[in-house]
Amino acid sequence: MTELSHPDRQAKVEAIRAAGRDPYPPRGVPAEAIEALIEAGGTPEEPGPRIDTEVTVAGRLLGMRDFGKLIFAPVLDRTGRIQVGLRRDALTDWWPQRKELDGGDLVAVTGTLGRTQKGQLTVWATEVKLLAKAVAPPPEKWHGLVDVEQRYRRRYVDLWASEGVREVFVKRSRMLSLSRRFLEERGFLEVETPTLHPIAGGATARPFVTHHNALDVDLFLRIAPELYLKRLIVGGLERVFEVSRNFRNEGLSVRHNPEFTMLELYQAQADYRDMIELTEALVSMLAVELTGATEVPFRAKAYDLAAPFERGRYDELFERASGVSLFDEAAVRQKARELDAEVPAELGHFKQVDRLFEILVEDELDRPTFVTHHPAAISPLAKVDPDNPDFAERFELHIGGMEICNGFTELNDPVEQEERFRAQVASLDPESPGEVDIDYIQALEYGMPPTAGLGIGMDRLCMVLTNQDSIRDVLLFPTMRRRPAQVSEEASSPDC
RNA sequence: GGGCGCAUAGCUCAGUCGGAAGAGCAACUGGCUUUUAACCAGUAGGUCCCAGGUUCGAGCCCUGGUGCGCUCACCA
Repeated sequence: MTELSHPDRQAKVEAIRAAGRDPYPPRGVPAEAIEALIEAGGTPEEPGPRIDTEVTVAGRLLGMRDFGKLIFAPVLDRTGRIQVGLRRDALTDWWPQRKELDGGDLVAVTGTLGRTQKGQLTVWATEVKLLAKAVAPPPEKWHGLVDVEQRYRRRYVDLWASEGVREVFVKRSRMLSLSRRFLEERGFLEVETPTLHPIAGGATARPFVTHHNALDVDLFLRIAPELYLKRLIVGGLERVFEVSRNFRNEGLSVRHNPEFTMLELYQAQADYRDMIELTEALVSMLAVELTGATEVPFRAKAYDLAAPFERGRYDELFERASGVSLFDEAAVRQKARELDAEVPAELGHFKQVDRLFEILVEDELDRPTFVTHHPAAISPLAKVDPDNPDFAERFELHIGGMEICNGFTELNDPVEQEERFRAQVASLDPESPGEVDIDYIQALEYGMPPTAGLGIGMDRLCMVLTNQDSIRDVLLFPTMRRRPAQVSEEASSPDC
């Protein structure tokens, strides 16, 4: 037992046991979805087919309004909420047990679907069963859980005590299943690739390091599935995708969590332009399916997610915003000094350009926009633009100042890929991989067809589609520091 | 990691100038058969985040720490 357990409620548990009943019975009760009953109840003017029939609902008792010989109480299940009416006349045998119930308890109620004098749809109970006693009291009924720390740490309370929370996560789940269906309809195969990587590749990020005892090797939690998925393209699967949990050992913010979900996909015989079109089709479909329209509210603004989205070349956006050419190293350096945004010189000129690009362009890209043709120097896995080899056949989708997607025509020349990997490893960037992924180069040596790939940050896309300001509000259990109390509690009193 | 802010009853929050720890909801007792955050009367409930310091006296002032939020840096 913990400090949350309330003595009055514990006493009720004991009283129920003393009376020979089980406060935690092993079996539930078959019940109907509340949402369906509300639908089948009709309106006060036009009663539906289930009015005056016997129904059973099961769920959490959210409170009780006790009138002495009559009690009204809302019951919540996964689909909705309905009122139950407990009358002494109809529950003669059970009536003395009513004091054993508290708000927060899990119950099953059988009765007749009807209405109150004011027309409220109500299950008039003929049978009440306690399914599980809540010894911890629920949060205040009107405000719910508003302390954000408590909401994230106790999501199991937040989901039923705070308005709209469950809806966000239902939408997130639908977003994933709609995306899967969308890709499967286009011939993509869902695959699973390793989470434990011997080399942290496919992105530029600090990895989490772990150790495998039997093999006695250090392994990295994946920062991206990219290099494995492209091996599968070499393997002839041609169209693959993975819903990939990625791990990056970096800071937390309103848009960053150390573990996050990317939908990454690769398609043979496609290039970056096909990926742009696929992105537009997927995102606008999700907007319609989840919100009912292509125009979605986000951060007190309206975002139009109808295809096509705006497009802008990286170099043009950069030069328009900064007033300098991105090839002019002296001018770029000068601009960086002005903005107090200098990066170490050893990381290279285009890292500095990209740093300025983030400040001057990305943060201002509010409306859905594809940025295209990033510098090849910062796109080591992308094919260069044949018309202009300084730039890559690459794009990113930005919405509301956030990068949502990243995609490109994949580099499939093994010699060029090896050169780019070697340049990365040689650079002094602490986030570069520590060694060249020779196995990946060898895969390319067997021949990878012309291929394009795309990665979508599903958490951020979910933020936009559910109008949540923080990534933590679209993660069921966002990463949190462990509380000292949790540590000492277990260490000092294991028998509690 | 830096800056700013928050931490008081199970929950949501007041707490004035440094002078006896408060309210609503939840709980408990009693009343009430159609409520909609039901209502009425009563009872109980506190490590004021933690540790120091200043003071006759600290929820309040000072120092350090912990947790969380926002923000900057890093990143998607």
